[in-house]
Amino acid sequence: MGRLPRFDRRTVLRAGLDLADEHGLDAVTMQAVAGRVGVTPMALYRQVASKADLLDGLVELLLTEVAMPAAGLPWQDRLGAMAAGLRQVAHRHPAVFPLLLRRPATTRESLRARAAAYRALAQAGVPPDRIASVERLVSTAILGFLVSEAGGRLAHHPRGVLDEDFGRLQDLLAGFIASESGARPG
Amino acid sequence: MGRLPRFDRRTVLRAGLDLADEHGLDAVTMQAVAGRVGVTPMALYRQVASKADLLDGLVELLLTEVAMPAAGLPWQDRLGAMAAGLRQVAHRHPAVFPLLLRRPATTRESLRARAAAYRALAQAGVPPDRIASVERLVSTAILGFLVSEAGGRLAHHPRGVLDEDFGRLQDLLAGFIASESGARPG
DNA sequence: ACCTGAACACCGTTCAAGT
DNA sequence: ACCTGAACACCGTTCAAGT
Repeated sequence: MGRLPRFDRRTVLRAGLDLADEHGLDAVTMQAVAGRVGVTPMALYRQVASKADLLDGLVELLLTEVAMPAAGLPWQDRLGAMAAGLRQVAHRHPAVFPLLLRRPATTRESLRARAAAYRALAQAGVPPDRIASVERLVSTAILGFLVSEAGGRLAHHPRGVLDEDFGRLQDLLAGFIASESGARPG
Repeated sequence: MGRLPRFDRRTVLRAGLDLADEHGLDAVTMQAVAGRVGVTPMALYRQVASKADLLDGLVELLLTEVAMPAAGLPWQDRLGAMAAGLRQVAHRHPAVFPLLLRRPATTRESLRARAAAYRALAQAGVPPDRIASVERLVSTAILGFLVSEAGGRLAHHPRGVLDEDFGRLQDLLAGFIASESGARPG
């Protein structure tokens, strides 16, 4: 007869994310995650296909935490809110955040975030055939900064300096988006 | 009596880099590196303090490969050459390149590259008290793009698309540097 | 001084067995 | 159907021993 499972995939991912937050990515082992869940390591394989699948799941979990901006706001505020939300997630989960750069941006949650960015860029007046390129450049620059900050490359700088840097980066990108909007050569 | 060592740190790092290039970062194990060098794993510990030290050494090795631009060139060409050189290294060593974002930019080779960027920015007319901030923003955006490209987030796009994106990013950053040069508010 | 052999405490993953 | 126990082939690292 079928028994009810005692835990689901979400429970496994939450346990892994908690471990990463508290003790770093190296602490996310199948044995340690299983210990948190309260089962043997082998039981995890019913919920995750492999360790790599578990790590992919952590990235998805991070993306679900990025707050989506209210639909009625002007596009500047929407993009600003997404950037701020992404930065909060980076600060909350610095060990896992760098993995965002290592996975193709084609997962469910990636697509959701990207679709929201596309809508904001369209509203900003970026021509349809330029939206994808502009989004790649903007998201790449933002992620590059946040991963540098979370991953340690900029960790020796005081917080105020990083706040100001991030503000300047956002200003630069806002100017770029404006320059891609409206009339263009050709 | 003292014997002559049969291999040095550089030999260990080269073996590790070759393994990473051919089979990915996960293939860089102490046993595999030792196998390439032709010794037992334990012999490596005379040249590297730990596995983490070995990985740090790989990052340093990558940075030594970045071609330094000729000193006489205009600043635009110098920064362009550094960006192109960095991208070539990223293409040659995609498995190791993402580690660049995870180490504080304070190692010997990091400082050498940064000093060259500082000189170019000074020549561009960026005020001394703005040079460090401008360099952080520019290097962060470039590294973010290159790690995305090397690490797989953008790997599903054709090469031509990525070439064009990279060109646009460079143009944007050149404009940013120009805007930070010469007269500024205050 | 330099390298090895044996060993330790892990790690991800499999498979057959239990309920 | 779901979980466990035992096992396998690894992994980084130590320590004492060999030359």
